[in-house]
Amino acid sequence: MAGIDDNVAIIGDWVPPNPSPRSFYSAILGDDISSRTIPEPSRENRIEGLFPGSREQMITGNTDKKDATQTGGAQFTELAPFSGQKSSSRGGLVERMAARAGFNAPRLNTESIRSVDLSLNPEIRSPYLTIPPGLSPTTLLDSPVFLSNSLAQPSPTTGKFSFVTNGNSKNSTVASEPVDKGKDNFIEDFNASSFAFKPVPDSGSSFFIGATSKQSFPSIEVSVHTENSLQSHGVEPTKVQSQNRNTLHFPVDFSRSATEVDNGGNTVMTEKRVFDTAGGSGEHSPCLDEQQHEGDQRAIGDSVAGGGSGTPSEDGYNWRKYGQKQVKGSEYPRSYYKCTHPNCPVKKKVERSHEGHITEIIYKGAHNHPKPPPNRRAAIGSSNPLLDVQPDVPEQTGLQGGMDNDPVWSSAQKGTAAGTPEWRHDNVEVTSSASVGPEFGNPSSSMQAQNGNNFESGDAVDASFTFSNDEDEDDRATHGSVGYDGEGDESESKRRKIETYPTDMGGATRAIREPRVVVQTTSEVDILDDGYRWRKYGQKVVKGNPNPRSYYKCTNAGCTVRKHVERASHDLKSVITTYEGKHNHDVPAARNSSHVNSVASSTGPVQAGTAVQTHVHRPEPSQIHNSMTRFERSAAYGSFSLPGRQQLGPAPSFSFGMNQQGLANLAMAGLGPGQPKMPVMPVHPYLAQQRPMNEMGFLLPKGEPKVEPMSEPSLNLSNNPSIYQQIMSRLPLGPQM
DNA sequence: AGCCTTTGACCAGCG
DNA sequence: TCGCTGGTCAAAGGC
Repeated sequence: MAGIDDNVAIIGDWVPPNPSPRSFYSAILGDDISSRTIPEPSRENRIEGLFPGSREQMITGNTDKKDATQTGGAQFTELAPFSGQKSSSRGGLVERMAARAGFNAPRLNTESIRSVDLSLNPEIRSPYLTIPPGLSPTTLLDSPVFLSNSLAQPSPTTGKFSFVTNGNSKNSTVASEPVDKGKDNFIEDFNASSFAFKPVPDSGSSFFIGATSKQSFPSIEVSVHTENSLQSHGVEPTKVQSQNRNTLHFPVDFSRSATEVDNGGNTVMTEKRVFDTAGGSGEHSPCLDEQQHEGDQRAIGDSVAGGGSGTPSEDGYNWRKYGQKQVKGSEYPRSYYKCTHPNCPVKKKVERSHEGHITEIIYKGAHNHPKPPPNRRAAIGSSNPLLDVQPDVPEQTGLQGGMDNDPVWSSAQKGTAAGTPEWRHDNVEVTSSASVGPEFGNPSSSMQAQNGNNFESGDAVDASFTFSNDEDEDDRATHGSVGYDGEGDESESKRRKIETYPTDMGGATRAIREPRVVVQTTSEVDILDDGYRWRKYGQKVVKGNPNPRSYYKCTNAGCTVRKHVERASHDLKSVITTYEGKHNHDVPAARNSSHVNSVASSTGPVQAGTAVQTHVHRPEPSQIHNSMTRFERSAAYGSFSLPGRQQLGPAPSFSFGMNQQGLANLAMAGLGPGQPKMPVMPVHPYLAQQRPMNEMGFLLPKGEPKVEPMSEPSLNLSNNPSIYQQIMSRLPLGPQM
């Protein structure tokens, strides 16, 4: 779930650092909002509106909310209690925000709100005003009317007019009256008028920020729909209840989000933002409409989904567009993005109108990494560090999901639709996706990872955050920062350091540097067909070599390995392949896997000495998986002959794997009796100081461990079941390379 | 040098 | 088997 901080960041580029409605809302929603763990109701509950309790409870809550609405005017004069819980420890976010931004964000009293909730349910200890990731009231308020420099239109958000109670609006609890005041007086106006949270009986988990204008300003009903289909993370239903009871309403329902967990427990988050410019009062002028249109673009495109026309990274992550399609039923083309983080399986689909307005964003998967530091990701344009926190929708799904998550967003869409009947309105739609993933129980892990201004420790820093497999040292380091309570810049700085070390760190830190192995072979075929699947992402002619260099990434979702291949300038038959990265997956099964080690796959790697196979370079994924991370790929596969390719001649017989499994296979399955050819045993780099191959060598980049294939006479590779132990016993401990 | 976007082609699932 | 569709790939070029 994205907090206010995130959303603040979104609009930071165009909002001056002076008191503004944004700050106002930040103050309103405060720390607690951003930090609250979103309860994880069952699917059923979600469908029922995310209220764990009975409908009666919901109704009751609504009634109370109505009461709150009636008295909301005074209640909103201070929100201190709302964020007081955090403030008590080390100062609330508001204070920090104020300190950083150089202004004091007004605080509003939400005590009444909480009181209401408490009265409803003693178990409720906080309002839990929850904002879905990627979409928060702040974001929602990031409409054109919030532009401090263009606050010409009277609106509840601009402060051009104050709020008045709108008793006619079912959802709206805030109305406005034409009091033309400057935005600086917005808070005053706001305080003077009634503004209260009000539940939306039929909105399920949605919460609204409502404000209804009785004048020309179009009714803006901001619906932040949080479809928290979270089921397995110990979320307290009461929190859900309280969360959803806190409803803000604004006259235009321009936001809605939903999250769905697919059958596999994965999360697909979708968020639809409906800019109901046609609804509400229906009195909006074209001018305003236009303004809002622009606002939509910013609020959604830039902030939530990061779907800027060119850079979908506004959500704090870096994305690579890998496709675009005109989808049937969609007016606009759909773009496909992948998170560029090496280990991150997250993808997103963005539908963007011809004008560049994002109409829909659907996230798939969960980021298994912290949000890249601001200096490494496309900035939104904000120079205010306070604003450099952005909604992070996918992270909501938690880090634990990691690569195991394989959400199917198609199901998500369906699920979302099912769970959020209102997720699509008849009105003009500007939708974006945001989601609350199954990991919502520990949202802090993601939020803190992404945000230095994060969410208090009370947000349940996910101490248990781990990866199922042994990640790279660097990953560990990076991930280690996930749970940190980004109290200060120091931590942020540390995190940035960690994340940038691969390029500029050396010395001791080199031990955790991504391994880089240069391989030269005279056979392009073999080196290219190393068993792994690669995606070419670029090609360049590098200086000193007229032959183009091709860049490849391992297509495995969790694989960090990249390589570039180029022909040696002096010998066109020689292909120099440079691998960079590590060991987190098996060699994928060959598409034409007739030669794949079926024996090993069926019997497992422990069939050492008994499994006889003739092709060992493509072990089945079912075999050892990510179990020996200390083994570098060079050690894992190093080189060995490929019997199936002997016809190519002895020289090129080579397969280069990225994990240790190759070693296991080589030793256990691939070299059984009957193996026609004695393979060259892959060796760990630190052992590789022996006989290089004749026509294939490992070129060692300067200062990097040399990796050379070798034939180890002392190792009986053919059928010694203990070969693995032999090798392992000779491997140095600790980080490799 | 590395990564990105663009865009047509390809692939798999489905009816 | 075919066509449709959504998703992905990958060459080429740009930043």
